[in-house]
Amino acid sequence: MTRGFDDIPFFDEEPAPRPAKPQAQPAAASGGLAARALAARNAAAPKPSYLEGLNPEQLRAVETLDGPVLVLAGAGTGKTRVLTTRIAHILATGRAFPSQILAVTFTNKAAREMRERISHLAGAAVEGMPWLGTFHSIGVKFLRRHAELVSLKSDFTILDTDDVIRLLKQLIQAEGLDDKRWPARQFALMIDNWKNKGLDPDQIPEGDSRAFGNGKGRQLYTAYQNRLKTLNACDFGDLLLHPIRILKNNPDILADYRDRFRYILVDEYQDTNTAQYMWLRLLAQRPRANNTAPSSHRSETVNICCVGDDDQAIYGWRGADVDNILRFEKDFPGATVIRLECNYRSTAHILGASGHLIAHNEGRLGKTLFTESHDPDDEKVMVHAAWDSEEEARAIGEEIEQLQRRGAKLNDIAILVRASFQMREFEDRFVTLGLNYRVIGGPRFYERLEIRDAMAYFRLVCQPADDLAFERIINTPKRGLGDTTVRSLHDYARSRDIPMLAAAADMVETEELKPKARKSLFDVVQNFRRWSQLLETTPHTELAEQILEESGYTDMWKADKTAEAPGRLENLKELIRSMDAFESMRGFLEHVSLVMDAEQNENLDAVSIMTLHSAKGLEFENVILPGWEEGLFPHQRALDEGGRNGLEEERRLAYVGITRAKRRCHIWFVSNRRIHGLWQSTIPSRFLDELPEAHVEVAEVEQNYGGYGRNAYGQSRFDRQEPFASSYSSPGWQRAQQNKTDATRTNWGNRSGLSVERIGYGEAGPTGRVIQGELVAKSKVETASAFAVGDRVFHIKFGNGNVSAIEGNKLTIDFDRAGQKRVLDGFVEKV
DNA sequence: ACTCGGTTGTTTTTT
DNA sequence: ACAACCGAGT
Repeated sequence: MTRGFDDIPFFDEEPAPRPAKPQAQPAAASGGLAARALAARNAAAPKPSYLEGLNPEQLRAVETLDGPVLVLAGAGTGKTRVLTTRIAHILATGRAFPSQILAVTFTNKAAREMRERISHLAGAAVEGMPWLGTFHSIGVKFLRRHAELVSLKSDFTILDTDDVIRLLKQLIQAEGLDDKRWPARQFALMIDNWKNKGLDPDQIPEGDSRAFGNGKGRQLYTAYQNRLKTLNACDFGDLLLHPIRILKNNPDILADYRDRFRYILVDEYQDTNTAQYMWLRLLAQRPRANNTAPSSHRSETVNICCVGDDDQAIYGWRGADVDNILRFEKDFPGATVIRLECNYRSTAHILGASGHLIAHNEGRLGKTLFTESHDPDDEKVMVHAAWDSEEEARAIGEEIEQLQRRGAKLNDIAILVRASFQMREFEDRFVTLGLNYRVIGGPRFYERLEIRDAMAYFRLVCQPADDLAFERIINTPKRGLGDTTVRSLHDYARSRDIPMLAAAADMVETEELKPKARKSLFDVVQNFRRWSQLLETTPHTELAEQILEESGYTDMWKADKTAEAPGRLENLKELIRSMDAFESMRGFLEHVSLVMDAEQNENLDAVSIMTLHSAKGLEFENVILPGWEEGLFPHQRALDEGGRNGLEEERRLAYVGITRAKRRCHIWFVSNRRIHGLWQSTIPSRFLDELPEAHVEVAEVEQNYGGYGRNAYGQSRFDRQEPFASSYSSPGWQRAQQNKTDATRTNWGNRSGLSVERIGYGEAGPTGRVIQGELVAKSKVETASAFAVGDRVFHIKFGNGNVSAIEGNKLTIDFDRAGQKRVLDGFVEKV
């Protein structure tokens, strides 16, 4: 029964003779100009049509097939085009079979797009590109093939984060640790970080080990790995680490794959983490020409081509190591480095603004993008100020409606935010305006409760040893199989080293359980037995439906009278529908564990709202970037935890944001934002200050926004409509600028009447100094509040009100106009 | 087994 | 401010 997965074509199932001499290859179409001789092409032969329209650098990146190549592709310079054309070129010139090209991307979306574009260029040949995919999907394919070398069976289960956390929680409890003090969630992150670095339990730093679970970090990690093995399961990290282990420990297999992959291509190389890097190195590295080296691959060139942009490295926080791209030439001596600097996306102003901003980063390879289009009508990058986030949303809503009136499509407009909580305000506003919008990257279809439950049923049917699935659904719907029953099943299973479903099958034969539980469990066991048999005979969509019906799962939701129940049933139907596209239930499960996305309705004309992170790789005519305030962007936590690198990554994020725009880019910042429920006064992002005046314009402040704002506007630094450079000249701003190299984070409340400017920067770290005494956060020091209950106070946003409660420096105030709010005492004054 | 109330943590996200 | 999660109590 572990036979499955025939649907996955392994490379060695193809005839795939290895092309000994490029010229001898079957792709006869391009025979004459094949290979080696660029000169030949220059001499006479016409360019193949797929090479038309490439600029000289792009052409070089496509045609430099021998040896290591690093393509530094700035934003909008045709990176994907180069990558896909290069593959088409390799295929068309017959240098390799599709199965001999390894092409890795980070996301399924990128892989899908690449596959489409190649087939467009090169015809159906790509159907046989089995090694084009994400790091993880390629890892799975490899691992299914060689599972036994790491003590797995080839039908292993892939656990998602949720499963992992539940598993870890069990292990933490089993160690006798308090799972509140040592949250499984946190440990899952630690494991993830270790795996990103390619570390086995015995390789993790001692300090890391000590940092969790009373020094049991390593022990728990080991226990976790063992548990995965008995569950015949992998987490996402293992999909890379196991292949690395296999390649390291089995020179014959390594040699085989090194031989196999004539050409390696890597997309978004700046995002690779250490484990991915190790994996690539194993496959790409050749022993130095060396007589003792055995087989044929002795001194071959490594045809690896990595494409990336160090300025767009924004995933350091999840283990990506920019150094990988910065180090490329050292790793692969003799590498050809090609810069793509001609931008086909954005106006000169957008490039000028983003280029100047990113130039503030150190430690970059350095590119200067240029464009050939210089339309005098091009708008500069605009900077807008708003009083608070509410007004920001309102004004942006108006801006969008105006664009729409001028004929823009909503699909061409995107709002890119730093943090997802910012999205809500826009959604609220757009709902009242009746403006279509779509949120990209919200909660995913496959992460929904009902979908995961249903998937657990399917998993257990396909893989009876999947204990995590078992525990998830054994009492869902409620069957009277509570904690006690599960615990005894668990003990029974563990003591005999058998799966829990098998334990259940045993135990219903005994007298151990209470009659009620026993009967209930008996039914469950019977059901699963039956479903497993039907797996071979019944069409999988039908079976899936049957499972959800017979288990009582759909009934459970039908009986549920809460508002979301109908939606959940709808989702379940959708789940079954989507199974149709797959050959088998197993194939479907594999798809879901790796490709956790459901597509959106592309036909609807709607504004896109998403985070800056998920905007990478996309482009829009009109880009709106709200929330450019210190503390939010750059994010305080990035500064606290990442120091200078953190700041630079934030700056790259800003760069990514601006460069998404083709024609118009509007940046916003507000003076007041509610963070964790408290209104805080904010100062403009330092990134605004880093924009060049020549390409940026500060929008005139619009008067007469509703509400209380008028008076407050008197203090806005944009009020006077001064030229850009002097716009940031308020005392607070200057002080912030002055302090930012030394001061570290302060809390924002103070009693001086001045707003304290936050500030964290430099290497000082969270425990660093605070230079100016008056900036020290006073919230820790319990001084008596200068306010008393009943005081009449004035707040710059809310107007007048009475203090109704005091907690430290937080005041609860009943405002005459704005109702009850909690604010920091630094922002109100007695009247 | 379910509800209630107190506690906690609120950047970014893939696979 | 707020939601999500956990443990205790009915």
